[in-house]
Formats: sequence, structure tokens, C-alpha cells
Amino acid sequence: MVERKKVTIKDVAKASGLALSTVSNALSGKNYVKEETRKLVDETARKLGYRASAVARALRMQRSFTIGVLIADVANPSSADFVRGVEDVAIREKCTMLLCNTDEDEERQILQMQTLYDRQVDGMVLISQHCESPRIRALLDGGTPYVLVQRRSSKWKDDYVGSDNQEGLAEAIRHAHALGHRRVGFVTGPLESSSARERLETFKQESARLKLSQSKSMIFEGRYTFDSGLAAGKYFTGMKNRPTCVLASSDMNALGFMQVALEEGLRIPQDVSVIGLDDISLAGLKSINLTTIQLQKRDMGAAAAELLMKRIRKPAKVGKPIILPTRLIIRGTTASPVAGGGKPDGN
Amino acid sequence: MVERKKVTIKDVAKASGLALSTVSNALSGKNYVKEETRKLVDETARKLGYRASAVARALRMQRSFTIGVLIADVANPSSADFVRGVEDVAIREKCTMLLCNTDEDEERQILQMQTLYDRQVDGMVLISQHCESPRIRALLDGGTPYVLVQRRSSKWKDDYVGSDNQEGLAEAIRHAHALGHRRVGFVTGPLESSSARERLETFKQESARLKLSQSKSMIFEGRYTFDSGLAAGKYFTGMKNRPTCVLASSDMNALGFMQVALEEGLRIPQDVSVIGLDDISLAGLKSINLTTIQLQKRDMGAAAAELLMKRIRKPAKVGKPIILPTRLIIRGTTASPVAGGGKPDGN
DNA sequence: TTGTAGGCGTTATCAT
DNA sequence: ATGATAACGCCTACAA
Repeated sequence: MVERKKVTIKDVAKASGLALSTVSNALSGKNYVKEETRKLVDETARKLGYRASAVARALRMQRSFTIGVLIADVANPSSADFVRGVEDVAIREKCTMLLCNTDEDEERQILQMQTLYDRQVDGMVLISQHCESPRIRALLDGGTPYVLVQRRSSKWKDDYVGSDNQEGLAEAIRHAHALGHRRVGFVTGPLESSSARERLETFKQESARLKLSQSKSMIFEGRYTFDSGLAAGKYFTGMKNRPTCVLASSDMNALGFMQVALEEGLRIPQDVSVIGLDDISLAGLKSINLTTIQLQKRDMGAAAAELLMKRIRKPAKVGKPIILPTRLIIRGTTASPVAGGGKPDGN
Repeated sequence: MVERKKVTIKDVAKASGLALSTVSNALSGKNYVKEETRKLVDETARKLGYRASAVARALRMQRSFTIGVLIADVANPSSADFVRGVEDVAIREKCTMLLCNTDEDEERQILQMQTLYDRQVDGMVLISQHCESPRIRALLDGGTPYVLVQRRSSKWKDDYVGSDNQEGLAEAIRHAHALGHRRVGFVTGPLESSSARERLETFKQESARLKLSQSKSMIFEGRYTFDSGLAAGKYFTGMKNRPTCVLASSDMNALGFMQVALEEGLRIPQDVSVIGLDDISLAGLKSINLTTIQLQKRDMGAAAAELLMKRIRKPAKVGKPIILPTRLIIRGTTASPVAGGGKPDGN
């Protein structure tokens, strides 16, 4: 472990007897460098173990080959897949990823965004983040490219990648209706989020169309978290005339609801059906087996990164939103609301 | 969205009528700057919206305030908690985090490590990563501080943060023994990992001490993944004289095993008990309710980052390994191996 | 207490 | 085809 001094391009120049700029040209593949010279340069660079400093390069080129990614919380199963999608293309594009957890906290988000700008990220991907408040708007409008994912602004036009908040959800409601449910509860996401509002809207429309109970009490205002699911569980199971099926706007939510329902001695799906939204990888486990609406998170992440790269390379006006389809995955938490019965397993 | 030009320290100097270096001194809180001058500088900096370029600073100071974090896969529930722990202290230390997924692939790990070095990270945290092969060793020995987590080298002395692979595990085995299990199966982790080897060793010792079946067939060589758990499930449930309790070296493993067991129509824990290791957040769900050995992942991540910061500030010889305790969390997947019975719930 | 000048390691421009 | 030189934006001796 000899603490060798860092070898710079200067060292390569010296060792190869060439000018610094020639070495740079050779290394960055300029076509007017003599083949022989290039060979020599490559060789000595390799021999000395030279690696270009990304920092110096970033300063000079005003391009850091780094993108920032904002998520609520890595430790939340539904965040991570998005990140994977982003990383897939980041690697391909020789970019690295600065990942920040914001915990849905606006102040924290602002801080993180500032840090990202300080680092001169070439762009950033905001997954389910705040995007309306003046301070955040000011940051966004600074000129650095960005793409919003899963939450967009109604007041502003931004590049956006999201999921269809109609089709899959409507399908789920029809599924519940077809099973015979007439009282279907809905757990909303945080209503400052566009996706949450869109989902709620779809729920209202479709449940009205199918003549499901329109009672206000069937709607619980929540967030996309497990804890919020617990609260929803307490709310719905405590009702006099409780829903026979609960539709949650996220899987974490659904799991929270199930937790309480099971603790209350309710059987799923015999006593109450549950439908999630997201399809986190664990939803498919035999012991959970959650009927849910699938989001293509990794694909969304990749699409967002792809779009971001395009904007980084060539700034352009905001294009059409990219909306990925969703679909219902029927598993074991939904069944007919027959008292004391229904099939125990959806498969 | 006026694409304003970036404001540099020069602009602040000009606007405040002071010299560039004075501004720099004022901003970086040198104590020999007149209070009045500092006020002026702060004021104009704020007015112009000046933010120091982290890139330029990194180049000049040879310190990027960035640390690299290598994990197997963010989308794996057990990776994310570590990351959270690292981030907790990174933020406090005004560092940002470059996160890389290696998928346990050595080639990929090498690539990522090189990128990290190119970016001049101040240090890096390697969570369950390769640390023995010559090429990786060469990278590690380049002089940049690093801390290994959950996997260490037997041949080399490195800074290390890990979990106690004896106590919690031994406790689990005693638990199984106390319930009456005599045939306890064990699913190992990847044996190139030190933690996996340590766990296997503990299993062998403790199961010998308690006179559990010492049949070779009780040990399945796996990895820390869900898929590997599936394989283990197929292996164990297919045996003539199968174990009455299976101890997995990770929760993902355990879930995979449970998946197959349930598909085979086995009831858990009546027909077969299962114990995991990790305590991922979903393990506590009513519908999973996995008895498991808890790892303090977030704490480990934080401890590793803390140690790394110390090394960055002042390089020093490798210290004592930091080993965090583990403990058994008894939930519902373990019970006595009484045919057709046992209590259905561990609580 | 403030100002001047040099350099961190690149790439880009312009001669040669 | 190659080479000298000037930035990029900041920090830090050292000089005033």
C-alpha cells in the first residue's frame, strides 16, 4: 500500500515525451492524432496507471457526468425499483448517480436540491417529490434539466414520466364490482401529489359509474406509507358498516391495512378483500399474495433517465408526458364478499 | 426561467468591491475578517444568489466531500437500510453519497470502484462486497480510505463493521432446540463471504453442542437471495427425512424457502418452522410474521460512515473491528414440531 | 485586515 | 499532427 502520488496527464506527457495537449487529444480520441502517437500514449498511460480526474474534467467542461436522483426513502421498497431503472441508463451513459432521500419533507428536499446544484449535476430526476412551492420552483427553473416522475405540477409544464392512473385502477374497481362488492373503501395518497389526486378522481368516477357506495365515509385520506395503512385499517375496521373491499393507493398502504385487519381477527379475503397499487416485489409472496395494480417502476425510472439525457444533450421544450400502462394482477386477497366464505385463494 | 449565467465568487467580489480572496475568506469563516466586511459579503452573496462550486472546490482542495457506497442491489430490502444509515451521517458531515449497485458481480464492482476513484471520492463504504481478489485489493490499497461492512478479508486487515455472527444465531438454534427440533436445516450464504462462513461455523458448533442432527444433508449451500431460498425450499422439502426447522442465513432466503414450502402444502410453523436472519422491515407483518435474527443495519451503516469520516480526517492504522450485537426476534414461524399442531402464533 | 498570484488537472483554442 | 497557452472557479500562501 504505497501511498503513490496521483498520476496526472502531465506525467503521461513527460513520460511519453509529448506535449500535454497532444496526450489529451490522443486520450479523448481525436481523429487527427497519428496512430503511432496514440499507441504510445495509450501504452504509457496504461503503464503509469493514469486515470483522468473527473473533477478537473467537470470543472473544465462544465459537465459533471453526474445526475441527481431524489426519492422519498431508499428503504421503502417502492422507491428502490425506480432507482434501479435510473441507474441502468446512467451507467450506460457513463454517468454516476447522486442519490438523496427526502422523506417527503420539503425543507429537506430543498437542501438536497441545493447540494445537487452545487455539485453541478447535469440534471436531476425527481421521483414523487414536491414540485409546486415557490422555492422549489425557483430551484427547478434555474436552467438545469430535470424530469419529474409520478408527481407533476398542475400549474407548470415539466418533463414528466408517470403511470396511467386510470386504466389499471378502473380495472381493479371493475374486478371488485364483478366479485360482488358494493361497498369499496379507498385509501388515498397524499393529496398534494398529482398521482394521488388522479387516482382518487378515477376511483370516484368509476365507482359512481358502477353504482358502488358513494358514501364519503368510503374514502380515507392517507399517504403512501405503511403507517398510513395502519390508520386506514383502524378507520375502516372500526366502522359500523365497513367496506367489504378496500382499495389502497399503494402496496405499503395495503399492507398496513391488512396488518390491522388481521389483528382485528378479520380474514382476508373472506371477511374483507384488499387491493394494492404498485406491485412491490414482495407482494407476490405466497404469504402475502396481494392483488394489486402493477406499476412499471424500473421502466419508469429508465424512461425518466433516458429523457433527462436527451435534455442534457440538447435542451428543448417540454415534450409530451410519458405515461406507462398499469394493469391489475389478481392474486389472493380478493374474493366475493360471501359471508363466512369465498374461495381462500385467488389462483 | 431565465437561463442566468452562473454567479461565481468573482462576481461577488466585484459587486462588493472587495478582493476575491477576501470574499473567499469571509465566506469560509476565517476569523480575521472584519465583522463589517463579512456582513457585506454575506449580503451581496445572498443577493446575487451565489453558491460555491463544489467541483472547483474539490479540485482545489483535493477533497470532494463525496463518499462512495457499494451495495449489492438497492431493490433488495436488506441493502437499503444500510444505505440509510450511511446517509444519516453523510448529511451531517456535509458529504454526498455516490451509490452503486454491483449485483455481487466482481467485474461490475471493479468498474464502479474505478469510477468512484475517478470522481475522487474521499472514501468509500463497501457493504457485503468482494474484498479478496487481487484486482480489488489493488484498488483498495490505492490509499483512499474505506470501510468494509458485513464482509471482510481473512488475509488482509481492514477497517470493518459487522454484526455478531455468533450470539443471535446461537440463540436461534437454542430456541429451535428448546422447541424440540432435532433436525434443523441450514441455508448458508455465499461462502466466499466471511459473514456466511462465520454463520455456518456457528451453526455447526452450536448444533453439535446441542446434539442436533449432524447430517451433511442438513446444510444447503445458498446465497443471500430470494431465488436461493427457492432452491433451498426445493431441496429441503424434497428430502425423505426433511428437517423440522429451517434456519436461513438471510430473510430473503427464508422467504424463498417459505414460498416453496407453502406451495408444497406445508403449513408454517406446524409442519416446518422457519427462522430468518436480518429482520427486514416486512418480516414483522402479520401475514409473514417471521421469526428472525435481527441485524442493526442502519446502525451498522452509520457506524461505518462514522469510522470512514474519522479515517478521512486523519488517516490511521486499522482499528478494532466494530461488531454490533444481534438478537433473536421470536415471531410466528417457529413452533414445536408436534405433528399436526403446535401453537399457531409465537406471540 | 485585505489584496495578489499561483495552481488544482483538464479541455479547447489557436498557432506552428 | 503537434504544441503552447488560456481558461474553468476555487483556495491559500504570501505580500502589502
